[in-house]
Amino acid sequence: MNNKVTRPTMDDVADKAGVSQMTVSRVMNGKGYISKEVRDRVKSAAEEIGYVQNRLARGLRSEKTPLIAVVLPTLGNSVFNDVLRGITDALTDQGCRPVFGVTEYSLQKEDALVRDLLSWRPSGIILTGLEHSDITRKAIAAAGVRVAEIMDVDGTPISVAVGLSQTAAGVATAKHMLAKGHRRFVYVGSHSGQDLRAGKRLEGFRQTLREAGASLLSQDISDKPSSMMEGRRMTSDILARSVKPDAIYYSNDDLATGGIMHCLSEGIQMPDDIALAGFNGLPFLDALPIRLTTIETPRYEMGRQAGKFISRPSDDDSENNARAIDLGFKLFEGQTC
Amino acid sequence: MNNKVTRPTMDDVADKAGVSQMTVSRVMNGKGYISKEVRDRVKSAAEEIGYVQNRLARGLRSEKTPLIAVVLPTLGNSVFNDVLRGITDALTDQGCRPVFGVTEYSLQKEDALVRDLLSWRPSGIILTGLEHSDITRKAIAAAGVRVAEIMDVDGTPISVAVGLSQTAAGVATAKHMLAKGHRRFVYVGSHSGQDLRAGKRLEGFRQTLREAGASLLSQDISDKPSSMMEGRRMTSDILARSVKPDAIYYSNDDLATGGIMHCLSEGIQMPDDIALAGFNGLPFLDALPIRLTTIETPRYEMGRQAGKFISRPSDDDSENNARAIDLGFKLFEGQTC
DNA sequence: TCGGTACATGTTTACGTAAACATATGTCAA
DNA sequence: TTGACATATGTTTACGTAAACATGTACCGA
Repeated sequence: MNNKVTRPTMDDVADKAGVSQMTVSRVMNGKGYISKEVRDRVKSAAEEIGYVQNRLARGLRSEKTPLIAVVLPTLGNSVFNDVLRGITDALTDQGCRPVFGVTEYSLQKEDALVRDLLSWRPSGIILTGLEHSDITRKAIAAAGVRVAEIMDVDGTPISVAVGLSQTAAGVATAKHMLAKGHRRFVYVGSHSGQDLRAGKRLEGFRQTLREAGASLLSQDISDKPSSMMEGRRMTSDILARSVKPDAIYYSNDDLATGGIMHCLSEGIQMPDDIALAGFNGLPFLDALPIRLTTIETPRYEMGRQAGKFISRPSDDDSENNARAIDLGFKLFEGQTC
Repeated sequence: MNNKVTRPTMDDVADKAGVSQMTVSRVMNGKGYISKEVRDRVKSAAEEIGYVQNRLARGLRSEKTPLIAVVLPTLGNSVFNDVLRGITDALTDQGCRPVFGVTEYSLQKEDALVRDLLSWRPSGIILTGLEHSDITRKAIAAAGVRVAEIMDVDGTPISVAVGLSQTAAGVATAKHMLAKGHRRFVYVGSHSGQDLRAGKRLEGFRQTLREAGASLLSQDISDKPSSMMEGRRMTSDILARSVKPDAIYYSNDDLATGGIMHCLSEGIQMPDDIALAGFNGLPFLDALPIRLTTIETPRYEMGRQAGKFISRPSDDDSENNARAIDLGFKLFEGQTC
């Protein structure tokens, strides 16, 4: 078995076409003047010997790659599937390719991941959230890459942030629940509270309760990833306590759906016995027997706009001033609150 | 604004540490002999000047990268979110990074995508399905990269396939529905029928109906991506026809859930008025008011095993013989059939 | 004492490409 | 007729790294 794979280079194509390597380069990249005759000859020579460009060499020489680094906290939530889809769609339009990694909501892992991704010399990087360590900030500054931050706008963007106000989402949820007459709340979260966006929502939520004189009985935060099962289990625990809330605020729809499942199976009435609210507005909520009150977020659009910004042609620096693009959210009033 | 970003190289680190560039390379890669004293000096020098390796140069020189190309048909279905998560988890363990692209179920786009991904000189490539054009096959063979194919095992793998028998899944669904007494079927698909795995399920399904003398009244295939909304709309159309089926086989759970929604809202009894079956066994089905009969697939595990195979150490060629790993599936009998 | 070997570091070179610069020829306005 | 400029191609070089080869010291057994 022949193990050494020698792939054809521009030199091979050049030999075949009877031109110089540089001419092949020009044909491949459509740069500079090339006669039609030579162009055709080179192209068919390349085709014939199965030439595939070497992006490593290209990137090294030109000090430029069509790569965009993408840092996501997890793939375990369809939220980031939508975001990644938006990013991918936008990048594809610009001929860029995403290279991604997940941090599992750890700022420390983010440091290592960012450094690793930057070693590919991407032309841009998309980060999740606005909170990053100094290490990450310095590494990005030193790399001189474009930056976009997604999901959140509460804070100071490095360059451009595309997201929504997580705090405002928490406030809006609290106001809605308070308006419905609920006074005794429990918060349910996951990921050991490492999800900083969820933390901001909780903060806005708490602040609003405090101002209204309502009480947050407890904050139940699982050390597991969020899932319907976990939400169901936690809800069951909470409702088994002697001191019961009249409303539960979940950090996302998966957990909240678990809550709905528990209530349905136990014959607990929503919102009379217990009110529930989630966050995200995932499509599958449409199919549940009872509509969850939640916050609809522009997940795909956040990804798409961040991808569009980060991969725009390099001469277009019309928008390089730091700023936040707030895509907003919409409170959906369901039947659970 | 200083636009030229000159990033430190191994030479810079070498100068700072008073050693040669090659010594820096040895320290960074932990190869060869290095005294503890020099190692520490180099590491702190690198730290101090913020050195980040250049993987383009490294890959070019060593003719080897830790990249794995991943070709998926879409990100618009949470199925591939699970698959990608499995792949990512496995690759992360091996220090590899996925570079992915989507084909939108087009073999032609696959050709272009594979060529583009191969230009990054990945050490392996994960493809979806077993059907590929000769162009793609040749390109992969010429590149000499490892290959894994996922989702399907009905056919001849290039090297290793990790999946399930799509045909058998179609057969199993048909048998179950026939056993429940249904005789007049309609099939509902999406993506203009470009999803070849869905096509194989349909083929197994059809064949089984034929053998049983049952009839497939029609195959309704949307030209849109699959979604609950589309499934609902199509179901509504089908049930408005004069010739009605007594059972509908959907190409996936999203479409089937749309069917459930339509029936629930119209007061159509499942499975008495109409029986429904889906495919995938997505988690949100657990929360629906009526349990969908479907096929549970090992999505994460397919990704993980393919990732594990493709990124295993290069000297481990213990399993380089072409073969298929059938992870199987499980028919879940819900309340819709 | 000699030679082999583990240890430790340096020098030269090549990976495949594109930027920078060089060299023509042809065309067209002054 | 000149020279400015568009067109068309070639030559040299550098991008940052690691493989290959070279050099030198220390130690250990024969």
